[in-house]
Amino acid sequence: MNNNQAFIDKLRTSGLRPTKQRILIAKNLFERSKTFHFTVEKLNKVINKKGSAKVSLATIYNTVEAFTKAGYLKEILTSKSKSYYDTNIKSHHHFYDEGTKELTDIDYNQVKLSKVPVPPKGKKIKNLEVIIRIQK
Amino acid sequence: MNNNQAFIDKLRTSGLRPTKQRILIAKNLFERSKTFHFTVEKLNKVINKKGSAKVSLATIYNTVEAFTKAGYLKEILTSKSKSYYDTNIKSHHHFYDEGTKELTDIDYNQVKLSKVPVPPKGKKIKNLEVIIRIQK
DNA sequence: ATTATAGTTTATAATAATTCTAAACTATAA
DNA sequence: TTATAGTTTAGAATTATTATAAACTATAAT
Ligand SMILES: [Mn+2]
Ligand SMILES: [Mn+2]
Ligand SMILES: [Zn+2]
Ligand SMILES: [Zn+2]
Repeated sequence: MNNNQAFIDKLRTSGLRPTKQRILIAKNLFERSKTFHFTVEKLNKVINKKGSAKVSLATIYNTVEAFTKAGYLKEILTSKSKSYYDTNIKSHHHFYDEGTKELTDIDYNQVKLSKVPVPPKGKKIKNLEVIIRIQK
Repeated sequence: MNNNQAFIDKLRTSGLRPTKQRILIAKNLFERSKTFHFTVEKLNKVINKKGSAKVSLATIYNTVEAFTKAGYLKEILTSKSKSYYDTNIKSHHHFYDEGTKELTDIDYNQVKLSKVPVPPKGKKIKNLEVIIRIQK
């Protein structure tokens, strides 16, 4: 039952030693069948639920940040007050539901940009992902 | 030199009485030749600079919020830590420079979306504006 | 014009997400 | 096995924003 090597590898390549806490965080993030869109608050609740091992909020923040820097998570800027993260690191778009505050993936080729402006001189496009705000 | 009626009207239709402080805020926002992209911190600096009349930060926050609700300002979600606002209330797109943290307008017809996904059942698209992140 | 009242301004406190700190612990290399 | 560099954690600090409440003011009624 110790199939943690993938998580350990992600931690190592993120510059982190594989500790019990970090492996648990990695499991909660990456051992999923579907994309996980989350805030740190939500991840903290998932990890520190009833009876489970406890991981401090500081460690969750630090590990999420390291995974983001290493490219294993993507940050989605959606909300004024909270950071959202995404386990889907491919370039893709999102619906953001203003009512439920939930993100949903839109496949990259579901959006076609037939005209894109040229960036100002000396600047390069780093990222072009569309967030479509929806509501009832 | 008292051509403040436009500001007074904006305040009134935002549900605010035209006070000295609010008129000064409105002047700083709307008496401009070009679009103004700003954070509350920046607006506060502009208004409360050397020797000028003082307006409290709370009043600036409240007035910006009222103008936003009334549709005279638009909020741009760009940054994790600070809210950005825009005096250009037409539907349009932006470059966001990750280095300087400045927004630049992109005219609406400089971006062509030839394919847009259908929103989930029961949901409507509220907004589709593109933010293109740029850097050196 | 005077006054009563509802609305406003302001300093300051509270809140909430995030980051920092430093002491107790632990993975790992020697 | 041990030394050391790295880690975890509770709690403190930070920072943008929002709330509070007392002193002020625009406005409508007299
Ligand atoms: Mn905030
Ligand atoms: Mn923050
Ligand atoms: Zn996604
Ligand atoms: Zn703009």
